[in-house]
Amino acid sequence: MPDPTTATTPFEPVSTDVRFPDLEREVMAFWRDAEVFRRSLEKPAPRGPWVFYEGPPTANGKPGVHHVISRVFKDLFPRFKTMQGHRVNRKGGWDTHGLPVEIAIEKRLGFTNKQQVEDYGIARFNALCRESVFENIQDWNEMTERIGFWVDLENAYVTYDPGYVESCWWIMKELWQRGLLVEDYKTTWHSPSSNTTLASHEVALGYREDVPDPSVYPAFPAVHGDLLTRGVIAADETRDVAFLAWTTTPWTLAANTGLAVHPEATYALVEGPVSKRAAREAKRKLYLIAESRVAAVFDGTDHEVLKRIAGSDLVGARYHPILRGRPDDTDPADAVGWRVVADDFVTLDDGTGVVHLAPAYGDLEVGRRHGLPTRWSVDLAGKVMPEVAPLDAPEGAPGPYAGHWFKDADDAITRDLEAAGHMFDHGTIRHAYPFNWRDDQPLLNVAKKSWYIRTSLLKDRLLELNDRIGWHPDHIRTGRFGKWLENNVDWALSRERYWGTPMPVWRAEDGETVVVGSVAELAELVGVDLTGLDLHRPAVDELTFERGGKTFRRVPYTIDVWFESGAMPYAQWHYIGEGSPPGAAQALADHFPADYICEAIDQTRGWFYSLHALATLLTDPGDGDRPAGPLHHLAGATSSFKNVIVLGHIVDENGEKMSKSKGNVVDPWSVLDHQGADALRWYLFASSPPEATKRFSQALVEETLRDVFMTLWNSYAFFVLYANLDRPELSTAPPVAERPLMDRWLHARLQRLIAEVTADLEGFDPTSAGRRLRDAIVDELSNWYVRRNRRRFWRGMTGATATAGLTSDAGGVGSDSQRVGKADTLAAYATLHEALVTLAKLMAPLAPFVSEALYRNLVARGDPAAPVSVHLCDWPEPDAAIDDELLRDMATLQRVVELGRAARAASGLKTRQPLPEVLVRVPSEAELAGLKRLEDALRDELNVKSVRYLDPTDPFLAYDVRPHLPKVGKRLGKRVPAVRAALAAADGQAIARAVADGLPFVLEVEGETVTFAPDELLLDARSPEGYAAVEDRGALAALRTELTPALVREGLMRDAVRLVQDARKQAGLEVSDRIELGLVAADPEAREALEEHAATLAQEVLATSLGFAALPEASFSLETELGAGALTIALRRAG
RNA sequence: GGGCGAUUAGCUCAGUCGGUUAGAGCGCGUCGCUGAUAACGACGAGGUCGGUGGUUCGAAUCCACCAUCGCCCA
Repeated sequence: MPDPTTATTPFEPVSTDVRFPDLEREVMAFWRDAEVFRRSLEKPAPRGPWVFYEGPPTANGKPGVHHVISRVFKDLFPRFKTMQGHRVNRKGGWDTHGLPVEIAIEKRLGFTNKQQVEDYGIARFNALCRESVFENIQDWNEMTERIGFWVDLENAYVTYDPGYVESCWWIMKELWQRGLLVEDYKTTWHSPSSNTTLASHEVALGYREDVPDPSVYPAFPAVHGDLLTRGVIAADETRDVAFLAWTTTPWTLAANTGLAVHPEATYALVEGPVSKRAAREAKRKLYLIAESRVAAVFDGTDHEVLKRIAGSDLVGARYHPILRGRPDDTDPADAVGWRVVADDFVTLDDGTGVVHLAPAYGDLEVGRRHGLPTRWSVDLAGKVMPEVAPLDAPEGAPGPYAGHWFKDADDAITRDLEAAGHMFDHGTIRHAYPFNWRDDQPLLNVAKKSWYIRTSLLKDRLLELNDRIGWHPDHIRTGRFGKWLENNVDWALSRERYWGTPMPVWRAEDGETVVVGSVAELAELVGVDLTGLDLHRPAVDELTFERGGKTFRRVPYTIDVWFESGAMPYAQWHYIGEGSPPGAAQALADHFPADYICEAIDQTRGWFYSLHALATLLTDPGDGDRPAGPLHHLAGATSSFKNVIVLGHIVDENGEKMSKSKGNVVDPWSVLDHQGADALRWYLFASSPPEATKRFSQALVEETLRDVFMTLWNSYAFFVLYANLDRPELSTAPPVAERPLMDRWLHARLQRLIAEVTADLEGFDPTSAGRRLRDAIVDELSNWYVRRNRRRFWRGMTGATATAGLTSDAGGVGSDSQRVGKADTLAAYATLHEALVTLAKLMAPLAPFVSEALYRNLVARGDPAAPVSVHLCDWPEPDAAIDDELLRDMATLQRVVELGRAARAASGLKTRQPLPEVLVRVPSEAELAGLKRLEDALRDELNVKSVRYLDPTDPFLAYDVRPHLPKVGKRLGKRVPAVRAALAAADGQAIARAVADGLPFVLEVEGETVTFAPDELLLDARSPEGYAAVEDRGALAALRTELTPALVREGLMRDAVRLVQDARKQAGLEVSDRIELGLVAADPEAREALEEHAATLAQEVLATSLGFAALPEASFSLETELGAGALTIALRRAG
């Protein structure tokens, strides 16, 4: 931030001792004061709106680091798109309803079932719920701002707002009018102990392994005639025949109305005992059972397979019930029960391959599919119904099990059936079974009335529209989400709860139903002014109305909270069709569908589905029977989102899920206060792909901080330090095309980077963008460009006359550039400045704080015409033409330098010792030419006096030859091993010459002629004997290591420079301080070296005077070693 | 039990169309370099590419089965 006391320097001084959390708070304050977020929403948007939807979190818990991840991913793309010239409104939202809220309040009140809530009073209960949902809003708001998530929280939508609820009502009515909202039975996990249906995740909570349960084998007596006509038994068969089934729930046997077989399985007619326990008795009986299950079921008995029958041949055969149950009065008249049906769901892994079907208790879908009737055996309180009785019990009287707890009735039922000859075997198994997680009582899988949205009618449309969604990662489309859609079943909507959107369904005693689509409509029906009505229970329950002489009351349900969240594209604007408030219709039109949403993988069947399903229903074009959806006009048939990033979960350092109970939830503040928001964001973006499960580690955030941010910061601080000393007039710098190769290279590199990062982000891949930026900052900007060019920045300080001497010095220390003087310095400053500013812009969406700090100082401070914030800038565009050749040449240089450094290390001669020559071989002419134009840098990096380029005919080198398999592998096929052997044995030099001349090479292999084009062979130069040489895949660098006395003296001089610099540092001098210097060396050769190179030495260490005697009144001195003797360094700051 | 995904160095991750020498960063060791850097460079130790089988001249990569982990469902 600009500081008036330093306003005289071009840039505010930058300390390398930066504290990022502090810096970020300053940036935050700037954003707040200058209203940068608001202004970003007013930034010119030539590319039009780009729509983001906030998936609403709940604010009743404290935010953890797992909330940070989705919020920063949500933040990144709107920033990027804003810079690209889009208008990205970001309306926040809060999810406020639902079971977790209720459960928290129940816990607080010590309740374990719904009756307690009713006794307490729904009004009081819901008031507590309402108060609790924003208990931690302050934490959420602070976290949101601190991590840089720009979102409009002031105008956030809230799911309990009357307007929001009313939109949900409007949607319900639209669905009802189009026949998509129906009431029907549904199989649920019901808790008889608390008389409630449990939500799926509650059921999941209560699963227990190794639960002992009965394992019984009931035998259903077959109708002889039906088997006769199917040829299963002979006409003279007199023995009883029974279908042998298996179940773990004897209490459901009275509800049996069908048996299922697998149509493609083979079944066996087996002769065996009447029961396992009566195996010794003479009486025998015939059974029908899957052939593959015979051995397991009849194990230990005398039995015989008489015949085999296809499962499909049993279909339609009737049998007799073995227990009476209570009939159902809603069964269709044509339902025919107690017959065999065929279904693919039948498994042969356990049981008998004959599945007992009790539609009322878990087999509703199958029963429906095959038109079976319904029988009941146990009520919702878990008590056996009085109608349940053995077949021979007197009609009308309560059965023997009436009123028994269902699990307690199992034994008696089993015993009675065995006595009646309908039970082949019984025992116990251990398996997984769900219990009520609150009271540990077993759950009941039972069909209950429920309201549905008939999504399955639009299954094909759901799939078609899903195909158009840009899923990231892509496999979700056909995998988890696609599979889910393919198995789509109707969406069960009603909940027997309190704190939620009330179902807007009013009903008369005779079943006549009115679905209300707005408050105005309801007011008209009840004839009361409902202004200010709280659209919640119990207020809404109390509203009744009369029509046609009948009284209509609201059904007692609330709506599934997923419906609410899926309604958010419409409800956030309070859109309710024609009666919408002013502006809502336009707001919806401007913000539908979303370009982008982002949530974690668990939302696949949650928010992703509810958003997708509701949009599909509302934009449905309709068909013959069904009118078009009310929102079809907006954008045709569409999902409500075009792109989605699906995040993996974040787990702790040990790979364990974070949970409050384990106490391993990472508090984001510990990271935000130490490493800062940018480092955290960067880590979350770049450390692994978004969909991967992330193992959170503060140590890795720290690594990110050092690796990326410190490196960037130091390059930036370097620039500012010297620019403030030199005051370069950047606007007068030569154009890029006229700058030195190094500058043109960095410029080209940046252009490439712009293109790549843009493509990454447009492809919703922040991970690649982050990694690419990291490499650009660390490898290319800092460790290559700045390191290679820093002398060009020092030059301004050393003065024009000294500069000339420096570059003419043959010692290699200053031979970077042949261009000297002001233009070169200006070019360097301009190039680095451009790089830092471009990087700040490219990083802005990922690391909004530090990029803002850089931009503010490097651009906005000195240019009143520039945007005040990097986030108000336009996204960079790359040059039309990028100098690819230069990029390639520099890459070649870097590769050869790497080899040369390895060779240097192998030589045993330290880098400060100049060497006479490096010998270099690169694989192609093009690379050779490129290397030649960068030879200065090569010599300097390796500290050698000259470069000798080796050509293929040079007898100095031998070659190993390999086939270039990606090019010729397919062609050679099985001959590959023979060709490899032949090439290895061939004359490498000869092949190298042929390749160099562009001639094909012909090889005889196993009597066949194989011809290779020059680019189909790989030549590996072999390291020659007697040289410090290193080669790798075709390139080679070898150092000549003979030293002359002159080279040794030069090396000594460089040692001395290094030692004096060290002394300067120890003396606490500033980089720009001039010194007076005295050097006394004991070793004569060292002394000679210092005197010979005195001018260079003095200039390198900024000495205004250099003497070779003790320096009087030295402020600092130290003794060290140079060459074969002592060196005394004495200095003081020059006046 | 089913579906989806993952498994590569101590840790975090790359690895394109299958191509014969599997890489990077961090950490560790040795050496070097350094007046921008909290750094940097070279070398080294560290790999059964989760396992088994198959296809292929050739498999981290393709196929099958299995194991472990995560998520979703039951």
